[in-house]
Amino acid sequence: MESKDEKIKIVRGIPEPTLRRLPVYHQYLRELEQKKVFFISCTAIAADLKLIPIQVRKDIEMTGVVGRPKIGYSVKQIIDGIEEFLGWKKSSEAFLAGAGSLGAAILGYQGFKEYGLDILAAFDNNPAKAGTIIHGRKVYAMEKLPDLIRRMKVKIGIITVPAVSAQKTADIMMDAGISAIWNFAPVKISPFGGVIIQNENLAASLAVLSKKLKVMQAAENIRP
Amino acid sequence: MESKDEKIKIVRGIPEPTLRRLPVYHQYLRELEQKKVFFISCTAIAADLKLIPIQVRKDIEMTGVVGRPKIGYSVKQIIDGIEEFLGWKKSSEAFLAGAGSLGAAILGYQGFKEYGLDILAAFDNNPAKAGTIIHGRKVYAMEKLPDLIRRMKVKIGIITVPAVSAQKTADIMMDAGISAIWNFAPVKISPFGGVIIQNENLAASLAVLSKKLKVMQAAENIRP
DNA sequence: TCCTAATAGATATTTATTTATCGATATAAA
DNA sequence: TTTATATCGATAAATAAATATCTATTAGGA
Ligand SMILES: NC(=O)c1ccc[n+]([C@@H]2O[C@H](COP(=O)([O-])OP(=O)(O)OC[C@H]3O[C@@H](n4cnc5c(N)ncnc54)[C@H](O)[C@@H]3O)[C@@H](O)[C@H]2O)c1
Ligand SMILES: NC(=O)c1ccc[n+]([C@@H]2O[C@H](COP(=O)([O-])OP(=O)(O)OC[C@H]3O[C@@H](n4cnc5c(N)ncnc54)[C@H](O)[C@@H]3O)[C@@H](O)[C@H]2O)c1
Repeated sequence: MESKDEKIKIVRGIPEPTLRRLPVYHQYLRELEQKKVFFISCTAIAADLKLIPIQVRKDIEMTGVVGRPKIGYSVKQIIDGIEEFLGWKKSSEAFLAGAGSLGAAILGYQGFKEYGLDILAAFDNNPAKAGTIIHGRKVYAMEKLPDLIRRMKVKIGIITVPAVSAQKTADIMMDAGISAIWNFAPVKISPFGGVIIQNENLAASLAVLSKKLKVMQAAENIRP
Repeated sequence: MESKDEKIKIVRGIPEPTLRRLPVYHQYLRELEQKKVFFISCTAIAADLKLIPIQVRKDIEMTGVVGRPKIGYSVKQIIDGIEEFLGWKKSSEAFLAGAGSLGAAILGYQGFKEYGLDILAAFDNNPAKAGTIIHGRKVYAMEKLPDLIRRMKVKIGIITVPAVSAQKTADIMMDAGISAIWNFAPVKISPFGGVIIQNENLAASLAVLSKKLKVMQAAENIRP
């Protein structure tokens, strides 16, 4: 138990803002790599991504990648370092529940594969959807979900069902032994058995945007 | 100019984490309201949303809503307060560029209307899509975007085009006088002319989930 | 070969955010 | 009416994150 707590403490020790910036570096560095850029300084990264060099350096430090004075970092090493650090090297298999419009968009998005997320299949309680194929992935009836999670030892569940069904769907997944849930429904899922819940809340971003816009417009009204 | 800077300073003074939590309270309180609950204490909100009372109280304080000792807050007042505070009272009109699978999901999502976001139409550079209707909204050719932004004085642009076209699309919107851009492509948009950019990065959330999962699995390997 | 400048890495400081403490207030029960 | 207590609101402390400063290293030119 100590080891687990210790490990969890280590995650706590990584600033979540850093974790959220790592994919931004990753995307940017992959573009650089394609342009045959092999070394880069944190100063240059910061300039391109509109961050500050110190922050970039600290973020990279977290992944364990080291650079060389006057040279910078190896682009490939940072990319590998981020993938290793986040666990993107060995891909995790996932099931998606709720093959509606958002579910279909997620199924169709190729980008997640690069992040080690391999969505195997979708599940829906609408009989009309069961048996169909969306972006190359089969849609099964919800009844098959628990058994398939157990048999295939799938660790990640993605929830794109309506808000009212989200907790129920999560319960089914957690009962069947899933380890982590990525929830797109606008409700807070109550976890049990140490399951990791990542709530994705588009309204949160919209709130930030709305407020900034409101303040900007208020300022314009004062001085047009 | 001073007034504008001052206003922007005020936004800076509001913790962004608070802004991101407000929609969570909003959603929760609307559910309460439907259950005919008219008063609620921050202790009760915190218990239900797995937060701590002090944080809830400070967040509510930001909106200017006041409560009464021993009674709590008026549910309706907080809901109104949040909507007023975030500028959700008077809805903002938006255009969406990139009527692909993610664009379609966003067009189909009813929830945004409650947050004062009214997506009027979509735009796509694929001639096959122009003229179609997605979730009740018309899809126009991209060429029509600048003129329509100007004529209808639309203030918000939503970008769901592929990453390579995101900056170009943003430039078109900004040239036409848009005030804020909500960008779903995994690239950082460079703004000009004081345009507000809100980058939505699903990979960021996935990174947090991945790391937690990796650490958990590492812990399990030590003590199964 | 030595000097210069760019750069990473370590340490320190500042700022932002969260959490705790305490006093005031109003309700409801005694 | 009085008293106990749940609650808000203000202030203070602690924690987390961002930023600044200093030091050491090394490529590349003088
Ligand atoms: N579309 C968006 O842009 C968007 C944005 C933010 C949040 N969301 C959230 O994502 C979720 C899905 O949104 P959507 O627009 O795709 O809705 P949708 O109605 O298009 O899709 C929901 C799907 O879930 C299925 N479903 C319903 N109940 C189910 C159950 N109990 N078990 C399994 N499947 C079930 C339905 O058959 C349907 O196919 C909602 O919770 C919504 O609030 C969507
Ligand atoms: N689908 C997801 O779950 C998801 C998740 C994260 C990020 N994204 C990002 O969202 C964006 C869209 O993803 P998608 O899955 O909907 O892709 P998609 O290919 O289904 O849709 C893209 C749409 O944009 C249109 N388009 C292309 N170039 C354009 C241009 N220059 N101007 C106007 N329209 C143009 C295409 O015709 C198409 O309809 C991408 O940048 C993707 O990386 C998607």
